[in-house]
Amino acid sequence: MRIEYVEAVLAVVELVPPGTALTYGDVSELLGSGGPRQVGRVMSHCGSFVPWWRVLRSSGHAPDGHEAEALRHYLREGTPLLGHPNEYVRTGEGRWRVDLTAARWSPDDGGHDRIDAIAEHLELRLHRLSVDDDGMSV
DNA sequence: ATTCTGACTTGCT
DNA sequence: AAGCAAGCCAGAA
Repeated sequence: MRIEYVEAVLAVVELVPPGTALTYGDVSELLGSGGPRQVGRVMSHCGSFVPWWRVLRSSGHAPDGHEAEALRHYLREGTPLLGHPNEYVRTGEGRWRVDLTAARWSPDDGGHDRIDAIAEHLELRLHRLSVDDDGMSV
């Protein structure tokens, strides 16, 4: 994963407000580059530097192995949840997920501008590199 | 070049 | 809700 891509993903995730969330696929679409798996890869390696719990699977489930920690954040931030988070907290057995129809972040004008800037910057940097590489495939 | 892998997604059972 | 198959994009070996 190019460092340019990592920085762009992290920059977008930092914009996601408390109590809201995006899917991996959302992030890749906002960036206009890569795909959900690429975003997931970035988060698995560098997610600890940003509010990683605000990036979810399309199902609304938190990333495997991080459910408990993510749930603490959701309860504190008032993120809309579905299922039985309370039971999960008490017994560790209840099934739950983030209510994406309610929690999904839609960028306001300001956020849109910043995201556009990030996406554009990323595109420029990636394009410059690809040009350097072109024609030299030995 | 080929194959395997993965904090993914969608569609179908 | 859960499991599976395919499609997907890149990095690693």
